[in-house]
Amino acid sequence: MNKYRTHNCSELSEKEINKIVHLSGWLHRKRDHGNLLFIDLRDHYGMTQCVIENNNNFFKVLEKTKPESVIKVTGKVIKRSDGTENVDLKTGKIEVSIESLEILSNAKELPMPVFGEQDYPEDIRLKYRFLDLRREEMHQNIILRSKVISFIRSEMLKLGFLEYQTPILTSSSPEGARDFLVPSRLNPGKFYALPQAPQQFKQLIMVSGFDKYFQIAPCFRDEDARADRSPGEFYQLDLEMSFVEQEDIFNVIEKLMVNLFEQFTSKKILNKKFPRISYQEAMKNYGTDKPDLRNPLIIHEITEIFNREDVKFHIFKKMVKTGSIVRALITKNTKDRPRSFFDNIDKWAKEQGASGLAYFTLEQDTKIKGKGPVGKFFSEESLKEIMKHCDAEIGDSIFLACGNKKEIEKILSLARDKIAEDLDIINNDQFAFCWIVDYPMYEFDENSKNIVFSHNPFSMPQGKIENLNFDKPLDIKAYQYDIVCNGVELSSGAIRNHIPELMYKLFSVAGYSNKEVNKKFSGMINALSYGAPPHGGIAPGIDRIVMLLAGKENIREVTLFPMNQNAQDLMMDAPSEIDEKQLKELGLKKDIKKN
RNA sequence: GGGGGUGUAGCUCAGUUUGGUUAGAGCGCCUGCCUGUCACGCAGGAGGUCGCCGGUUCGAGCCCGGUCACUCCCGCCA
Repeated sequence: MNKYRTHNCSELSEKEINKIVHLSGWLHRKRDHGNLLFIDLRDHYGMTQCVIENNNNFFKVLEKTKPESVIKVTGKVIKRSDGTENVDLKTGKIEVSIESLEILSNAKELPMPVFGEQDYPEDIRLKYRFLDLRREEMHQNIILRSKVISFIRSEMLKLGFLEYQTPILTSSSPEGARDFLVPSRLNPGKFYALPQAPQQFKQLIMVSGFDKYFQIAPCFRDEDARADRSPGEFYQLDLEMSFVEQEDIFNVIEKLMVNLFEQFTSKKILNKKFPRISYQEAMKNYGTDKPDLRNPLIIHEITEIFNREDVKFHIFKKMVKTGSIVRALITKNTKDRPRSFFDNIDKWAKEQGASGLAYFTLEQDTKIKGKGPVGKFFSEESLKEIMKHCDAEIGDSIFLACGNKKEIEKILSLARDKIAEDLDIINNDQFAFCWIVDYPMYEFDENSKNIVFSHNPFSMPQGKIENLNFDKPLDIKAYQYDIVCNGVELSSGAIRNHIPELMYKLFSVAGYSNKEVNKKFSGMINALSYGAPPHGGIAPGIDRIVMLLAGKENIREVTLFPMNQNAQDLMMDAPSEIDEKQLKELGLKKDIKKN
């Protein structure tokens, strides 16, 4: 028999009454009546109430034992008398009458309590992560994560995929995020990079003839954190398939996501066949390529209105004349909202760095008019035109933004979220998935004034190769797609370019010579030159999926040991200094700028 | 790199608007009482460089300047 326990802390029931049992666990809570002491003993599985009276020699010991100490209890299972059962507890019909106990590990006074549901500062939670993880909610989040990963593995195997592992120490790639670098001792002055994703490797697996690959893959990117983005490392369900078209990937992912979300939540999946929205359409209607489709608000283009003689809104008219555009958001039936509702949104917009949001409400007495600060600038005819164009009715309000396309998209996409939140019109019991498709192959980079790859340089451009117009590279679309759920970008994927000549051509548009391509992507180019299957894939972010399933807004809530926003592990004290000897071995010298 | 928010007891927070005696509450901790609690109860107690540095002032938790930490966002994230 195991020396620590005969049962775990959630197993005992009326079946075991009168049995002598051993339980081990954490002292969750004490209720000391002076001559009678109740404790809740907790382990991974649950909680059991144990009771001890003052005639027992161990009474004084237990009274002195601090919460979160680990103890072993030996005693008899007894039925709780009528009226003293706890229906909220699985083991609430019984309790263990303590006969003896052993302190297995004493706890000091706690920096943060495990008991209760209070919020604690993140730095304390991270430093004492082992305490934080004992708390019910965090514990359940991590269990959920584990189950999700197991489920994904088994579903992928069922779908005919095999899991392959790829190197962690690899080479730095010029495109994409900043790399984490690892110095090579045997090759002084040279560095490995941790993979930002196993992108090239998974393609090489296809070229090696394995057909369907997946991996729960760690990815490393040295970029700044966000609530939904850990600094440093995260996990992707990385997958790749040979002899496929875009729709084949979509079918696999839709099946997987629907099964997964149905398995782990009771919330409704809005469309089991995920809507396909082109990048262009998404930017026009939502101002972003990761729209939250639970949000009914749509952005409308109304620049033309400001060329009318009977519109006197001179600030906007002037801007429109010099090339600015005007787009609008309509909120349904908001005429009775207080002035503060509108002013708050305008104020909020200014805080976001916009010049604010002009607004008015459509009203009608003898004729249609605009009510609100800028309403008077619009004639009845122009208002009718706006209503027709934006699908607006009397009682609706209109928020207007004017500026260049990029600014407008940004502020209205944020405003869309903000206004919907204020109006409380987002249904939190839904998951709204969609595909964003037809991404442009290239974009114009304002900083460098160059044409750069907008997503993945290995993507296959759309259309027949001989028809591609490389003189207008910004018009070339790629078989490149994102999957978005509730406004969270879950992943990007693409059908890959498996034709070396085309790849040289595409890279040359982005300013890479053939020589450079050969040097920087030698593995890939070489592999594609010896018979490569058409292939494609995608890589949904595991952390974000679990975050959605757990209903959390922060990725650290579903990660065992995350780093803080400064990419520090407060528990392990990483990153840390290393000694001179290690530096010397690697041929490195520190040259840190003093603050 | 930039912007916002926060920082007061071990923890959660009030006090800052309008500067003024010894900075409060709840939880936790310590002591005592308590045999049916499950957020046990009751009584008492300890615990504070008000993030840090500087300034204004007769006087600063409160006002000003700087700085640090955490966090959210922008940039960045093919």
